[in-house]
Amino acid sequence: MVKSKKDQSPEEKILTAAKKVFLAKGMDGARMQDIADEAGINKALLHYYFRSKEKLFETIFLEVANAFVPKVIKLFEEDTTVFEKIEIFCREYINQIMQTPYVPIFILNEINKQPEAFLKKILTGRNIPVEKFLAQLQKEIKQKIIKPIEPVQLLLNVLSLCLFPFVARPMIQLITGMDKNSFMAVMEQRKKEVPKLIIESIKK
Amino acid sequence: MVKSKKDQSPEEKILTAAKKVFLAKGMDGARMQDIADEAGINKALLHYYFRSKEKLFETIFLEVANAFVPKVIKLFEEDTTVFEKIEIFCREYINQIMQTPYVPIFILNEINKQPEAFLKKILTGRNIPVEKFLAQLQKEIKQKIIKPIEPVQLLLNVLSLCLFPFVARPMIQLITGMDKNSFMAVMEQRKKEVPKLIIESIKK
DNA sequence: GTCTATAACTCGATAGAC
DNA sequence: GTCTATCGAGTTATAGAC
Repeated sequence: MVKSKKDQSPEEKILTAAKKVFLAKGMDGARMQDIADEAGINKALLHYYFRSKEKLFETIFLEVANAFVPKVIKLFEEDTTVFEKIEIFCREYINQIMQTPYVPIFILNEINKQPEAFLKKILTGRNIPVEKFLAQLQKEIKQKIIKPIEPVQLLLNVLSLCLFPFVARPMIQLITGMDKNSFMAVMEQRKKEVPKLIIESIKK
Repeated sequence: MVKSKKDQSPEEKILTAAKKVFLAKGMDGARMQDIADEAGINKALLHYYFRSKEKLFETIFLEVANAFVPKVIKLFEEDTTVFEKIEIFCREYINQIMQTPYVPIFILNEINKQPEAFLKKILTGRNIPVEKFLAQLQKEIKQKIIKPIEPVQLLLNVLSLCLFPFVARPMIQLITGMDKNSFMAVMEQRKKEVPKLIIESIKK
């Protein structure tokens, strides 16, 4: 259960509020006043706990990004077949993002504006076992379990099909006339549809 | 051939510069000074030609969005089979975006921040013949040319696979270690891979 | 620690000379 | 039309009382 506002320390209140505002408006669009209002405290207190807007943003960005990236890494780890990996990943990832649908566009957009700044911080210390996954692919191709495929194309397919709908949600909802609930129902379907589509395409 | 900087009128120079800066930094992140510098003219001149930053942004946004959306509409129009539509669309769309890879994230991000403001302007006057496309799908399903599918899922699959790689390009390049040229080579491949994957999945 | 008040600064916009 | 100079609103950040 999430702590009620009263029970939170000022620092927690600020972090919660900052996350909400930054996710909605991005670094450039967010105002310290908005965050203070959202947290129900004074603007000066933001600077007392976090020295500057930039520091506060960095804290939030790293927190959000660190919750967003690891699942991708799981795709490379774990000791299961490629098919199982794909199934598990799609289901869990779509599930996770349904809880926080604004996260992908936020991250991708900020990375886009700061191609260098934060990127390294996110991935530093994370050892993505790409080699291991590539080896597994090669092995299963040799065993004729899966068709010969470009690993990059497979990675792009999985990420695209899981993430893009959330990135484009406002546009999709407008084009199709769906409301939020209909959209989420479609994404619920996709937990099964996406792995099915991908596995079909690589199964021998 | 693109006009050299010298041959452009001040207005053209401003538009070119504004497009570059807005695409890179978004509405909130862009500075009128940046645009003036990029155009090699004075800040005051921006206001002489375009009354305000907002007007200038609107001009650029509509220009960019109007080049971005129509191809989606072609997916619904034209008098070809569903398979042909998918093939043509993927090839042409990926091709177009390779020329302007920053456009998708720019548009999606601005729409995300202004869910109402511009959306209507883009789509007003455009009659998206959804009904016609749905009818065609139904017909080809009945004729047993394609499997029964949810139209929304098909639309999401096509758009996701074509657009997402560009939206996530900085992240993808970092994870995989590709440079811009390698990335574009992968996208060149995708012009064939994506329609193949989608058509395989719906063919009876 | 938390607040009010205000300093310091950024940036869009305008006035006015040429 | 194009420039320099400057204004004024809006924001981040700090000083200082409690």
